[in-house]
Amino acid sequence: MKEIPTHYDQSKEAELYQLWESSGYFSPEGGSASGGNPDLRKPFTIMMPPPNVTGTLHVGHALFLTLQDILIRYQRMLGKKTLWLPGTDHATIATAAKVESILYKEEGKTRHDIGRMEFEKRATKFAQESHDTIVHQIRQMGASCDWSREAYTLDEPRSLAVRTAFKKMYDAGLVYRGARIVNWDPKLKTNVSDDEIEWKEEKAPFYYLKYGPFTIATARPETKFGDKYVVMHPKDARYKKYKDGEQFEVEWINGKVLATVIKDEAVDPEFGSGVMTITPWHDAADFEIAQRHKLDAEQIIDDRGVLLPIAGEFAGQHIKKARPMVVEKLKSKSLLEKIDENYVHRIATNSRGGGIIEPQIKEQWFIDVNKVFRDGKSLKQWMRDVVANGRIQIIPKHLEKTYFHWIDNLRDWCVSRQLWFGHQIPVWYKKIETEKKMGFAGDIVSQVFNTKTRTYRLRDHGFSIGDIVAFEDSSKTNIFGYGTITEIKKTTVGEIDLQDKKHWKTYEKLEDLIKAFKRHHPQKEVNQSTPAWLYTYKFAPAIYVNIDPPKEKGWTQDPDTLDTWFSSGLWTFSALGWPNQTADLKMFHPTDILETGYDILFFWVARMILMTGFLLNDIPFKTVYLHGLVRDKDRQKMSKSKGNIVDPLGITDQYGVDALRMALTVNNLPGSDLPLSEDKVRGYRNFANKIWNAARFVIQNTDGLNKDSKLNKEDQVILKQLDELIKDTTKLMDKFDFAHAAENLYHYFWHTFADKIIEEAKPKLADEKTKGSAQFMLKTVLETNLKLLHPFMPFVTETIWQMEHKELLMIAKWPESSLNE
RNA sequence: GGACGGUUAGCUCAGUGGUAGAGCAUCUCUUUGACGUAGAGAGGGUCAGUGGUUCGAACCCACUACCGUCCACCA
Repeated sequence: MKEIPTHYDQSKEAELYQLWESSGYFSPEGGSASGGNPDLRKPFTIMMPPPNVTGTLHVGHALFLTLQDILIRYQRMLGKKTLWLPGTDHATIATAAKVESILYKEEGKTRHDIGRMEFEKRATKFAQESHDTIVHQIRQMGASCDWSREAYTLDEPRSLAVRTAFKKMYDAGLVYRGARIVNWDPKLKTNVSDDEIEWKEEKAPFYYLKYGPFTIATARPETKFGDKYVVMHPKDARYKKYKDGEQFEVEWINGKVLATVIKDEAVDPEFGSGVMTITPWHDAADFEIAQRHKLDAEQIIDDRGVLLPIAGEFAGQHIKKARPMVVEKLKSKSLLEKIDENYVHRIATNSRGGGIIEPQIKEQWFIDVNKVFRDGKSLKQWMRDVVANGRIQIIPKHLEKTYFHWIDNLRDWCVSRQLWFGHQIPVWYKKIETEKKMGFAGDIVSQVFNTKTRTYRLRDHGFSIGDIVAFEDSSKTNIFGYGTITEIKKTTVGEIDLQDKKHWKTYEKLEDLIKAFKRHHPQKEVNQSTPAWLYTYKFAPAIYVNIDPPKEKGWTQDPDTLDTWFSSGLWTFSALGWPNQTADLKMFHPTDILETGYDILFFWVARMILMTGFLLNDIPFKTVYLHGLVRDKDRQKMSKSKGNIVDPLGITDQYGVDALRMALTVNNLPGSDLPLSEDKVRGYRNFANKIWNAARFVIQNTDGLNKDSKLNKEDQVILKQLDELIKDTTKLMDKFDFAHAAENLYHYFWHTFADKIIEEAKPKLADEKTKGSAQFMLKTVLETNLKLLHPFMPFVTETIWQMEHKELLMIAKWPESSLNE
């Protein structure tokens, strides 16, 4: 009889992983035990959602690793050419925030103190260390992914993909630069996208202020210095006598202000007094009103949250400090009517570890989601259609509605970030001259000299400031002039005065003018016969957008980096080598299933659909399986501050990886959160041990098994039931219903196989007449169960399998039911 | 304000028309050679409420209540 310990020893798991990995079967090229040419097998692909390189693995990672490993192991056993491609994400903002916080904690410095080069160096080092930890931990979870294809969203091939994608979108007019109001985080000094905002409720004093004849209310008096528009609803009867555009003077914080009445429907007559003043530079809603009525916008707060000179005596103060002082001043000027202390409002914070958002108007890069780019469709429509028409299936189905709702409210995606870690935007700027207009000889009408300036009066050909003009004064003295227009004064119709301050030069001879002109504009062809003075030139900012930097000197790259989701949006194909048309791309794209958390449906899933739609005219995946959040046993979200983080590796050290995997699988339905308790993990540790001991019994009692034994009726019935189990399990696996598949297997193994079949087999084994049949039956049920359980609990099943087999259970053929449908 | 979920045993949740289920927890018994990380057994639920459809409803429909999540420019 074989000596087998009475308890399953999980300390050998790392060794087993080694065995699997070195077998080569993690790669699609690895072949399969069921034989045949591996290249004829159908592919099955999953892209691992790349964990952020910001530290260590948490239980949420353990969850997706488990579910995806179940999927891939199942498909591998079916004989598919499986690829599970692992990787990590540089996570622009999260990593930058982390590195900055470490820098501040350890050295009291900000990134601006050490400079961009040094910061990038440190961030890269930090990312590398995190990567190493994470990759090690992914292995510990038993993930059977193909390490030979590992990718990183910031490595060279992915960087090429990002630059290529940007260039293609730019060329298609889908990427544009514009001044818009953005969510500015003064702490990290970057803007963040709408989706990265986390709203927090805050109780704050609500101030009712006198604004001329009106009362306005605000929670932010320190932003109100420049408010010169007073807005009310056009249908509000109370303010009927005030006309749109009407102006009057009001006494305000720092003296008199000329106020203008604006009527706009955005104002809610029910709220406060039904009148408000606006601060377009620092409030998204106000910005929109200002845009509608073409109003001025003035910056009040700088990038650090400090008040600008417009704040008068408060200039230079941080807004936080300034508020009480401003309130004091308002009070002393009797402009403060009352304070509501119970006002609750929501403030925007940067969910990526930043501070309170202070909106600012900034030049940023956007992706236009409404522009038609192909087949009469916009990105928005594409994103909607591929889900609506079923090309992409979302599990659970009800999240499709959430997806549609989000798409319908989607606005242009701001993709630039003012951070120093990530993909720098592949755009270069330079001021270059462009040929602009033609003028005519003999254009000078008159010249006026005085001690400081010299004014040439020319015929107006639509000059503008910055134009370069060369001309000849052909009147009598033959003066040749050349310079940049710095000021224009309209005079009589069709004539303008060009004032010469210091940039104008005059030459006595035409040759001298040409020489000077050539020196400054070597690329222009000018000679004696060229009427040089016929041309005017203008300096214009030039933009160069391409995959690689321009070859000539003098170009400066846009300092901004791209939103991290820009690069993760390319993941399904960038990780396969795009933009190169690789064999992998052909074979494995579109991928079969994307398994990820519902919390990044918008951030990531939608962006992948967008990017793949535009760049490949295809879908990134056929199915999206969305799991929920892992919560603690009291349904609380896990967070560091609450101290309720479950460390997956601590758990697995104690109970084994298989136990944790089962605890994360059973009772875990897509789209809903999963409470995880240690009790539950312990329960499945017990199950692992149950499997171990049932196997121990079978192995110890099937010595001398005769494979040709005839099965008696009773044992045939048992194998028929087993067939039923195979059929049900396979069906559930194909529906991605792992929770029920795992639960059924658990139930069958423990309460049918162990409790009944084994118990009833004991007397049969003792009787020589039934022994052969029972042995064969027991072995069959055990081995079938090991196979069925393997995707869920790979370690214990493989360990048992290895006691009697040379081949790996990992690539054993998935059992087939002989039952007819 | 809008959208989407949920409400079933003490806890976590399955269960889409035909006599209420699982795991954990609880209680009782069992030192039997696979396993005490076990075995045998038990208790426990007017399936949120109201009304409707149906021979029949946890399940379909309407409304109500409560809980949760996401989205939204209420100063």
